[in-house]
Amino acid sequence: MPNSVAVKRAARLDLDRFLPYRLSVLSNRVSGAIARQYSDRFGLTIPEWRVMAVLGSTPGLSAREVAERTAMDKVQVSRAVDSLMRARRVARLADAEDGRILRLTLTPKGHAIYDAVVPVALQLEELLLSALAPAERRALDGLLKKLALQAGLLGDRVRKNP
Amino acid sequence: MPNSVAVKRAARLDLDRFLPYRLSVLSNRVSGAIARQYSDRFGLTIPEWRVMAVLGSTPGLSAREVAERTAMDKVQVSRAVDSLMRARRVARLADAEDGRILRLTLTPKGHAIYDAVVPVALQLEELLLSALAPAERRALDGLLKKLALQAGLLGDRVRKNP
DNA sequence: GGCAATTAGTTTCATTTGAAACTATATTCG
DNA sequence: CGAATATAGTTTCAAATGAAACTAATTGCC
Repeated sequence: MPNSVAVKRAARLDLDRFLPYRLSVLSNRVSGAIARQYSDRFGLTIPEWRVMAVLGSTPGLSAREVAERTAMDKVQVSRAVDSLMRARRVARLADAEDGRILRLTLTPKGHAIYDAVVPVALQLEELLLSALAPAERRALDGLLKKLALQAGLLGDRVRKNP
Repeated sequence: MPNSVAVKRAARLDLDRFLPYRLSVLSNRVSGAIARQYSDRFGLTIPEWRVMAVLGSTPGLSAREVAERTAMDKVQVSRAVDSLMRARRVARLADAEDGRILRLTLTPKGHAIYDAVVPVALQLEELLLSALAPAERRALDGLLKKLALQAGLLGDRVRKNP
């Protein structure tokens, strides 16, 4: 093979088949549709709703714990809590043991909203999932679990190789 | 049933099992890891990369067509093109037939970057997919197709019921 | 031809976002 | 004890974002 500096054509990249891109478009579409519902019907942003959602099932979390469970950052949580408190949907109380910690709960008003939003959320999810048969739903669940786990590693890997 | 105003407890909502939420967290993690790579290694933002990605496989698109294919909005495309042009990675030329349209292409410099980024992108995707067996990958592909389709309807449905 | 309505793309402006700095409390360790 | 360090949460400031207004060219229609 004389004079061979092989021309390395990049492997073809088709955005429509590129998993990160597909996930992003799908997630944005779904979140967009949901955000519109929450905003139109309940005056809630997605971060606000996420905070309410975790407090609904686990009252008494601190802001940091909320951030942990929702994969939001602490600034986002702080701001969401701020606006929820101004709307009297969330209340907080200093922790008895650690003065830095503020424990968050839904107020009765917040709980009423929570109880109204949950069915809407579940209905939207069901509308999305209605495209899948039960076996497919189970398969999706398993696949997403594996991908979420792997994505965690991926994040670490990237963070550790600067 | 005397005095019965049934207390309707909302169906329980567990964020960790709520599909829209899972998609959002997964997509954000993946996009975050990728964005870091693109930014660190090539000085590209995700919108910039998306524009380059479609132009790499389909040169001569207009900004509107790029927006269509990437699910970005036209403002985002306009800004990404602007910065790519300032970096001499993308060039544009007025369409001969329609004076409003500017046809976009990668410059040689842009193409060189494209050829360097593609393997990195594919490698990241492969790292993510390495958690799945071939049959699982095919299953995922089919499930995402159905969900993407359904999410489209969902968006429409929501838009049409104000 | 020429005026109204569309379409491509950019700019403006107000809002959202995130990184880093900051405040206040808690813990560690010499 | 008390200085150094760590953690919870807030504030600040600069950059990213998106809706709406805007410019410029085109098409439809009388």
